[in-house]
Amino acid sequence: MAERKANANSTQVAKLAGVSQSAVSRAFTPGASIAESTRRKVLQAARKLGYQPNAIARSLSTKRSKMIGIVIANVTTNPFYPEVLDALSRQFQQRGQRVMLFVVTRDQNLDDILPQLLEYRVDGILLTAATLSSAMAHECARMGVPVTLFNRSVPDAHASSFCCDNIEGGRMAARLFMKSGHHQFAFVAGSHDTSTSLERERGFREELKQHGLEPFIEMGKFSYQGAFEAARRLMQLPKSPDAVFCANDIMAIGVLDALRHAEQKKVPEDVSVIGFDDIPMAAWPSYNLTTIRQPIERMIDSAVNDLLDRINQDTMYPKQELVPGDLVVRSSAKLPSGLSSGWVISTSENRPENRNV
Amino acid sequence: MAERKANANSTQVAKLAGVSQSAVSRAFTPGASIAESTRRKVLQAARKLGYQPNAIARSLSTKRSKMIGIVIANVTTNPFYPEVLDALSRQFQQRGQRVMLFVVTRDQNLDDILPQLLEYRVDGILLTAATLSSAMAHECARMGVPVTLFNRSVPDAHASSFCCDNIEGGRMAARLFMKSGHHQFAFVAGSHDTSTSLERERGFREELKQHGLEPFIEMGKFSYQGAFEAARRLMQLPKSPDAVFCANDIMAIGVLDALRHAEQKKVPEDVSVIGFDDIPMAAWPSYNLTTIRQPIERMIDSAVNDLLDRINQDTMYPKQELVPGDLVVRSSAKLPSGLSSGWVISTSENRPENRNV
DNA sequence: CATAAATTTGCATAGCTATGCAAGCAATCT
DNA sequence: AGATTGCTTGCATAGCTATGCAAATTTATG
Repeated sequence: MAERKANANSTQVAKLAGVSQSAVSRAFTPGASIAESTRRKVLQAARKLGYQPNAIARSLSTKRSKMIGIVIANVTTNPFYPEVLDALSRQFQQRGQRVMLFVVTRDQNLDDILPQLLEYRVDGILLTAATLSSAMAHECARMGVPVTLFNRSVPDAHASSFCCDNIEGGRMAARLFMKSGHHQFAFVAGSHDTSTSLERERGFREELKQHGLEPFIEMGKFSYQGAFEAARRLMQLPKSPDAVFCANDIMAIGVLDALRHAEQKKVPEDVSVIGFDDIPMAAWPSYNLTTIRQPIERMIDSAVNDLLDRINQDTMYPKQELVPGDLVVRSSAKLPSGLSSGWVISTSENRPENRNV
Repeated sequence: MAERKANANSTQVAKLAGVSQSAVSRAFTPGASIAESTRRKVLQAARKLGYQPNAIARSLSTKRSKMIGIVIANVTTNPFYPEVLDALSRQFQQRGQRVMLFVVTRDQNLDDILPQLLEYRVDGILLTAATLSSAMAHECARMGVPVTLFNRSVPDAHASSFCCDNIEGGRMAARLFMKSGHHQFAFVAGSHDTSTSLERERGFREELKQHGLEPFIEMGKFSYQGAFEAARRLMQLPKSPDAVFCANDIMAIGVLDALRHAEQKKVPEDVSVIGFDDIPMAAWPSYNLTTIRQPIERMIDSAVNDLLDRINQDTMYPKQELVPGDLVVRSSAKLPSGLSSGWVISTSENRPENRNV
């Protein structure tokens, strides 16, 4: 093991500046009680010694690490999550919090990961595309570390959760399909234990059921490849579907590719496809995917605000928030009369899409 | 500000277990001198109190934070980087290091970011798709914090760097184009200040030059959209190119989409396209992109090993490593006789591609 | 059994900063 | 001038763990 160089510390700076160690600390603490002249002396001495406050020691002393633990899955399989990670990271960064990151696989058990975050006394934890065992939720609560789930709803009341309204999203897809005269419906699921997939399926099913219809279900494993294969299986069916709703965009794209390149189907003439998320690729001319957009920015804002608020005032209760998604109409699904590609349908208003591609 | 709950500490555990605080510390330190019987007593007491060692205090005491700072750009614009982040994060995780993450924009100045990492006394820094000012390199060296660059070469000798052999990659692309009888060549650059783009361009140019040829250059800004537009500009040229090499895959895909959907060109009949990286999408049937594969895993392994080695023995000098890329032959570029789609051409051996899509 | 050797234990302190408190100081007011 | 008020400053300590060292205990050896 190599020796770590001894960096200058506040005492040395104090000596050089001819002040006490406290003064040095105060010079680097915004809002602390210190005369401007003293601060200048300190900063000058600090510069001379290459001194930089030690955040580890500060954390120990203040009992706040200014670190947020982020746990994220699906980073390589679904472009939605890099988007989320990027936004989260920037937001926290901007609010003066550092990010300790854990990338996990979908089925990895978080019970091994969370203790590692708690060990570092992170101020809060944000889980994306991952769920929390109730033992762990309890553990975090006991340590006084607030937890927020992003894109997973949770029965447990120990954590906040921020989600798109998946059920309503599923309904919107079903309504669009029905309005434009489809007959056989299918849902390509992500997995059978993930709230996003289950809820989107549920909304889709329920809306169809009101008209006496029922979809086929195939498993797409939340991946391009899985959905590609699911689409091929669907097309084998005696009454193969002409309307396929997928639990997310990356699977919808897998389905599109399978239909066009492996099944010689035309989209949307033979089969209509709707996805969920509105990842950037959905707007590419190769795909032109009709999809339910998750308003990432708004969701992230809410989630970050909630977490930071709960860090600063532990009187607050966890919150469950449902943000409505928008139906983005492109050309992978047949249009009912009166609708045209490039429109965004939200619960409150319809408007032309304002995006450049 | 809310009060943080006082978690149990080693002294309380010690008292309950009837041992000294040192014993508690040793019970949690692998390899420390402690009797098995004492360790059991301690662990039991710890469990009873819900005690977990405080990594912040440990870091302060040992002067090792067990944290690696990772700085990464282009996470949302290029699927290659989520891939890299995923691999890096897992590797460090597995080697007992936590990751402190900073997501930056390509042109963001790192001189504001690195101090934040140094403040937390990270054990090492890994920069991806980002470059290091020499002032900062110096600063890190002074603090004794090793820095490794991934996918950026660097003139400065203060940092290690791990790169694909971009120049040779550019050459391979040029050779393939020439062998299959193309006449007008173009390069779609990422930016004019990034080693990856510059080196790939240079290899491509040099190889062409040996045959008295010279490529058009267009700027694709390292993005799908930028490359889409670059392709349209290329097709306006009086002698529009029939062979387009792009500084990365995401731009190659932008070019493909522009050619097919905006320019009515057939690929590869009218125009051949080659990319760089071999992101998963490159293998999708919609694209079938011929590309230079960066051997991510091998590069990551080397980079991680180098960084951890330099953390543990500060006698070691930084290392610059160049890993050869492989030409993955698919169908976005015309094939010379004797080559068929699905082959991987490397400097040492040629073999059929072993990937399922 | 006595002695040497090896292991285990506790003591005391280092590592670095933040902060409550009391003392010092200067400015303001009467 | 004397009293009051409001800033600044330094002192002393807390926050939690790791570890060198010497003492104590156990184990091995002759």
